[in-house]
Amino acid sequence: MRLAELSERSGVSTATIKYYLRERLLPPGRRITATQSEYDAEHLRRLRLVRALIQVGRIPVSTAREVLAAVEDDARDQLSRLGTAIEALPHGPEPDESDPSTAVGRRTATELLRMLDWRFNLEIADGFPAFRMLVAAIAALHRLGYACDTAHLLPYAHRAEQLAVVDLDLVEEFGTPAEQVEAAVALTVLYEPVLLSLRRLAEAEESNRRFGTGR
Amino acid sequence: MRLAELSERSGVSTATIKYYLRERLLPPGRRITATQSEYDAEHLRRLRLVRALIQVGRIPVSTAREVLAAVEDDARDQLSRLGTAIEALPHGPEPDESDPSTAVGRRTATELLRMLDWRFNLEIADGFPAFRMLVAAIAALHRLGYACDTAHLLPYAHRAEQLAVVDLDLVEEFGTPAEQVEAAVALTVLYEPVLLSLRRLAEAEESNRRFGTGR
DNA sequence: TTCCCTTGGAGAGTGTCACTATCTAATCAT
DNA sequence: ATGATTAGATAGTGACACTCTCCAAGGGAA
Repeated sequence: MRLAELSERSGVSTATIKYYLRERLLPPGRRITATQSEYDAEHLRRLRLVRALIQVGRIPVSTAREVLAAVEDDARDQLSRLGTAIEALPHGPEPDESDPSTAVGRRTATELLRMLDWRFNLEIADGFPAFRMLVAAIAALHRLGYACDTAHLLPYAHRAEQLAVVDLDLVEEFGTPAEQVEAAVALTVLYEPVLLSLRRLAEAEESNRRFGTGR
Repeated sequence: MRLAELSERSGVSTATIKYYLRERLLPPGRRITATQSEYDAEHLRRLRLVRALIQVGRIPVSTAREVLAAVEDDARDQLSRLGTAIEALPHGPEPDESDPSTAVGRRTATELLRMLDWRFNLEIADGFPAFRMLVAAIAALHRLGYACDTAHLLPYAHRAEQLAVVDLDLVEEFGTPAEQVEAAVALTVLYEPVLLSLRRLAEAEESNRRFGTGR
């Protein structure tokens, strides 16, 4: 399959495919002549993954490159590759350390992890982008005067725990470690919009139940 | 309080505050003279809300304006204002109707809503941005070959339902309808990063439990 | 009163991002 | 032979969220 067909089958313009090749989101095709390359089903698959991560998962191009590089880093084990890939995911602005609310956020987040009995080394939890994202979000809520302590967070954390079990069960259905790592990344990223949209729909439903006029 | 103090207390540069004033994210101050205005605690509060929505909630400036306008539209009732505000939230790319996976996504999403017995008029569910976001996400998973049917989605939907109950309980603690609407929007947006970060941390924890080497 | 600082307001400029367009020379399909 | 296609490189585009510069008017201290 050549460029035009890859474009045809993926629904991505040739200009964009060339851009992804330049950005090393797609490996180059197999060179046939000085001016043509052959692409295979694996390229098509990869292209669809890249598109899904960027368009549905809203991951920046440069981040997608890092994530995919981590997934394919054969020099490391499954857990390390997955960890690096997830840590490369976007996680919003860093907490503003000059703001006292950030200290509150960090204290609350740390306390939450302790209550959940998660194994993170609490001294190095700050090394996890997802942890800093949590700290920044709690800090923002605190700054606005919305109570956001462990009592409010625990229901969220418990649901997150349950979903993680479901997700990992799904991942384990894949045969090879390579497939498992890719599936874990894809499912982590692509279920995020699923989760957010379901929460918004559920809130609409629940609002309607409580405040609606029956229609 | 004048511009410099508002900037000082919020940690937002005067240039950016002026930009928000131009973009009507902040109401103008009370005019003192031809060249000076007075800002009050309500401006500070609003500025912090705007910052949180934009920086933590990752909402575009133009969207934040729409959301806040809807929240403050006194001509309409609570449910309608909240609905309009939530519908204005960013929801990713529209589903690609030329792709057969989108039809699968729409069918799956519709079936899911039916199973959950949510009250959405199924003919007009497509009018909800959150529904189209769900359709696009399921379609992307389907295109990549990841099974994503109602059996996989139900655990997510049930957790979303439970979280919506928690969220609405929190909202109902606020006294006035105006406060309730603002709280509902703020909590909807600002708990999204909380939920996503907790899910990623829970996945890291669960991965470590299953695949970790003990450390 | 003089001098400098701040302000509101408006417009232009900046840096990032994800493409998108243009161009060239080589090569392929007919 | 000739028109289309390709790899590769460079430049351009439009959206976005600021950020800078300028101006005239006003205020505060010496």
